[in-house]
Amino acid sequence: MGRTSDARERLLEAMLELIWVGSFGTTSVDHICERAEVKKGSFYHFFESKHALAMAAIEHGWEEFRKTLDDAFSASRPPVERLEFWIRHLRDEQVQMHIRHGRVLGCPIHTLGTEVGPMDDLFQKVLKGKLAQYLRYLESAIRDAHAEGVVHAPEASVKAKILFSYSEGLLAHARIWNDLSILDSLESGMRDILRLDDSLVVA
Amino acid sequence: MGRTSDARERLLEAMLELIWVGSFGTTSVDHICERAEVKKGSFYHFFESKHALAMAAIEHGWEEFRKTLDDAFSASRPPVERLEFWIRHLRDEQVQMHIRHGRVLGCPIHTLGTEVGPMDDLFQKVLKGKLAQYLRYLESAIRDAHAEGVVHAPEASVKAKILFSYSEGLLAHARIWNDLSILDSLESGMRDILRLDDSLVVA
DNA sequence: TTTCAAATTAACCAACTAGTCAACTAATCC
DNA sequence: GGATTAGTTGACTAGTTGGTTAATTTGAAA
Repeated sequence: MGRTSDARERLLEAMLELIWVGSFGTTSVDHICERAEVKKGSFYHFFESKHALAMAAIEHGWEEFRKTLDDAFSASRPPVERLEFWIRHLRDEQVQMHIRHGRVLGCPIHTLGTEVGPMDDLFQKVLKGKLAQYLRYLESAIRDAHAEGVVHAPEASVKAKILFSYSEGLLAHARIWNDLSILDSLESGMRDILRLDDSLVVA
Repeated sequence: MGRTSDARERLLEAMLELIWVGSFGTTSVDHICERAEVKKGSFYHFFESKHALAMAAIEHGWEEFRKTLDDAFSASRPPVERLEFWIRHLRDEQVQMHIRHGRVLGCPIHTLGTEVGPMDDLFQKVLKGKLAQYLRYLESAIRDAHAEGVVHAPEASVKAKILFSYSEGLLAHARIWNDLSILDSLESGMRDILRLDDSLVVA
């Protein structure tokens, strides 16, 4: 019944890309439509507003990212290996984005969150939800690592928050500096925070 | 010669406040003028563009912040006390802003940097400069603390970057969550990163 | 008290903003 | 091969954007 179209998907991807590279504020509906090769009327056929598209785009992007998190933090890996895989992926992703856009983009949820989260309750709620989910992956891996005695982290959630803030902060700095090499210290920073290279773990 | 005015200062303060609370993109020249009680013509008498005002406002705000950094990191304090003073000030400042604006605002340089830094070379250059200066305060205190044997940080600049990314990341999360209590862990996180509570320092 | 530069003002502009709508087109199902 | 329904189109608002201008008011210095 009726014809089919992939305009919806094109809009989602264009939106995510434009928010990620630039910002929500500077991304206009016209820009999105141009990039997605969709006329404005079609835009409003699929989404009721620019905000609604942004939310859907974040949801879409998160589902993609969640897959790699599920892979990285698979219980089939030893816990420390999970964290190493994750932190390397973080850097690799930025390298890919740098190739594609000529810029270091950082974390889109973080960027969008600091920009519009505080001013829009629905946005804030969704972004908080994603970040909270994200945090749980780290927490679980750190807890497992502690149980194995590989890492000293009696309060896994506390360590996870430190590691998470650190990684997001460094990603943001790499974006501000537009310099990939800042991310070279990502892994060693994690090792330092988790004290992975300490000769012995002290109580 | 000619009359005097404090409109310039009012514009600087209005701009900083609006950027800090919201974002550069959502802050219009009209809003700035309204808040500063200045007509648009006067705006362009003092500043050649919205960008120029934003730059001047950041410069203005940084000069204020630098004073508190100079106080916090005064050589008259023991190095660890400097860091403690700094991290407590960070939280206190957010508490003040929360009282004034009903929101957790985070670091304005960081917020502005992630939003427009990547798209505007001059912005990027200035913000990078401020962040680099900021980092030097931490680095110097950590180096002094290491020299005193209070902290194990053979590479002070590496530790400083970790601590800085962590603090900026946590501040950003507090903004996204709009929750002051997130900053309760700021000091303990710093102590963990610097290993201030370790019973002994291992080589 | 005159002078003259600095500051103020309101009206103005072209471009852009998010969003609307009625007419139109093309698949899909019967 | 029609009817139905989903998708497309371009022209259209009404409000906002950053920025301009020329006339006017002011106050500090001579």
